[in-house]
Amino acid sequence: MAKGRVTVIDIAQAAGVSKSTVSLVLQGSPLVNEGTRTKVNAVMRELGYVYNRGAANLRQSGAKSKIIGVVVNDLTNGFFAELAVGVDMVVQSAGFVQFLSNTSESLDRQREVIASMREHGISGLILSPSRATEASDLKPLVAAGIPVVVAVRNVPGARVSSIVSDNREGIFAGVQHLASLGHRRIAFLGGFNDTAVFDERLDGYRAAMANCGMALEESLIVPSAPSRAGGADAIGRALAIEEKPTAAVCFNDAVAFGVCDGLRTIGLEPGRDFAVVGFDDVIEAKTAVPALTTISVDPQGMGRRAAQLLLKQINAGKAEAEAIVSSVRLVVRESCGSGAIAKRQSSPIMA
Amino acid sequence: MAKGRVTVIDIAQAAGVSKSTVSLVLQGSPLVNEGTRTKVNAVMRELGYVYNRGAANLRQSGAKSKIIGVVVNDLTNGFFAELAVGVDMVVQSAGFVQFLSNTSESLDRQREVIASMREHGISGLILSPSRATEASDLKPLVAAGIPVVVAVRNVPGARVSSIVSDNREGIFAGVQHLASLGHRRIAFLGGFNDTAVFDERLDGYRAAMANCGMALEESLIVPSAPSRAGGADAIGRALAIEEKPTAAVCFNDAVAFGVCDGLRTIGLEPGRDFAVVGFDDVIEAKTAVPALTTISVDPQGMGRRAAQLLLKQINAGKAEAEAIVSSVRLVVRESCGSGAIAKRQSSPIMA
DNA sequence: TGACTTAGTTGGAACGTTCCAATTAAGTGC
DNA sequence: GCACTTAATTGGAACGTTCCAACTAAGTCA
Repeated sequence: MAKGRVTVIDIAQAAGVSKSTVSLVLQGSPLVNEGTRTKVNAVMRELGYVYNRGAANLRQSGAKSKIIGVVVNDLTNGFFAELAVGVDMVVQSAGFVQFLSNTSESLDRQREVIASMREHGISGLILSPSRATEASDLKPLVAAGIPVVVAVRNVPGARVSSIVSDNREGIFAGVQHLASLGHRRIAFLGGFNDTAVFDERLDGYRAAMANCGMALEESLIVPSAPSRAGGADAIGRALAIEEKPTAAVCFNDAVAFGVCDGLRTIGLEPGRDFAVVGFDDVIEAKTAVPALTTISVDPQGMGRRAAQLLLKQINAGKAEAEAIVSSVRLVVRESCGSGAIAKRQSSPIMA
Repeated sequence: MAKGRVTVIDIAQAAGVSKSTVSLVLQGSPLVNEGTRTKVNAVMRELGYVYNRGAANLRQSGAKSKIIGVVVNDLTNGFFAELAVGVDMVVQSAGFVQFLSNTSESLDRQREVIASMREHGISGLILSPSRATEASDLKPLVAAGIPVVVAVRNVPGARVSSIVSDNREGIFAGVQHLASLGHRRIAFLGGFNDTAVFDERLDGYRAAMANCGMALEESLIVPSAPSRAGGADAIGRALAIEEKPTAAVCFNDAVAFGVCDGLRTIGLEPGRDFAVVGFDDVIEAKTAVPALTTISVDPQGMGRRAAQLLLKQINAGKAEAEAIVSSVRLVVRESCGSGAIAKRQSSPIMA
């Protein structure tokens, strides 16, 4: 048993057929006699045969390796872990395996792992690009005809498919929720104003303010680092203006938490004295005090859809670039006050 | 450019050498002339050559595929995501890539993905086994000489390496901490009593109780499902006995949270009226109210060590089974009361 | 009977590498 | 000038599979 690998030739010999026939059995071809098939299968089990996929897709060159690559920028972030799980689910049931690598936002690492995956012959790639990824980074892949789906963040200029969450609609819903609670002066806090995601969210803010007939003041828009510290800073600046806001939609949950911190340092209690809406629905959003009202994106679902799209392109043999925006829902908790409303745990939104 | 793959033969032709020489260059052999080497490398870059690792390790059969498999039972759990990241770090810098699959505790899935990975020629496997994994599940792997490292949970009877956290020492430290705060009646709550992990933790409890000269009463040990609901149930039963406990070490953090719930429903405030210690240090432990005093294991470090061990075995060509227990530390927060002590954020423990 | 069809099987070439033994070219010692 | 060493290169076989064209055996039709 321990002598070398069991090959298709060993099976052929033991079953008294040719290697070609064994190969046919392997592929489930209808050309082989039922008797031979069962015989061959029995021998395989008996000898502990392991299919050598490497050899196989050496022959059927370029075709199906049954491997896809998944590269994410931060797997320690629950969001991306969920994304990976979603991908894994559909990929597994399609009989594929996935390479999964983490880049920690490093462009070099990203380049390395993608190169490495190519050497191993991936038939497609799902990429949650690290910051500053450029279209040129993906150029060789698409030139080689390998389908690519970028997720979460877009790569401007790259002719690949993408799936991102509906940033505009999410913030829109957040603002509308605040308006329905009676707020008229609503700020937009946090985020670097030179990113595509920021633009989309700000766009949603503007649209919702207009939609509710509220004044749009530039002083109510205060960018900052998309972090807790940035949020604390932003709320400070927002409350320094003449007509102070009474509520805010935040660039993300981290900013929202920072806003809560900032409010408390000046004696205001978030949820009671000031309403706060986040974005992302990170795990802590549920357990924080007050529990954060936020925009929830379904990362696992995004992963599933990304994988489905990729598999579709792999099977089609042609990668028609396609852009999906993943819908998003408002989750009402306690950070906007109003216990009555907080009772309905969440409300879905049409995309 | 789009016509087929660029092969080593194309390079050879373009550079005016033989394919053997190109191969030598690829492997960084010192046998080739410096001039030829740079020439060949230049041509490779020019033609956009991509190394075909599949073909390579078809030839050097059984040797190094530069792929390792990682299979975890629940990637949505932050603990395992961190573990995977740790593995990825060392695996990446060793020039390997990892297959990563999630089993969601399903034995069937686990079998499938492991089989699939074998077909793709992994040179080693890191497995955080799903419940009820048996030694026989790993038998074929070790028979084929593929190194296996099981992590987090042990697989009894399997002749493979393992890395698990120091369950005994962790609980021991928890009990000792409670004793140092003056508690004399300390319960051990939660966990299914038919698992190896339970036994190890209970063992730590017994040893610590004995060590502190405290009575060991069986009624203070109450198993339950290792979940929040289980914890609530367990504390109820623990407080129904004659001489009630004043503190508890819990099987894990989920149980500990359940214990807090249970305490509150009968009007007791955890951290003030009853001391609670968890195990795992999940993310919520820090943000919960009261913040949970718990035993922290370093999953990323575990992942790194698991990967190092596996690579060592792969390089050695022989898989000497080795058992590592990963040390663990007590993190003191607020769920045992005593603000004075809570000030020192954590205290390391000798393993 | 001979020409066909059909179901099942088969040998050999090919995929892109690596390894081995063989070869060439040039230098070295005497 | 000969036997040697050394440095660099090379052709061909091999790895385990798939694909193709060819083949066999048996049945069908007129």
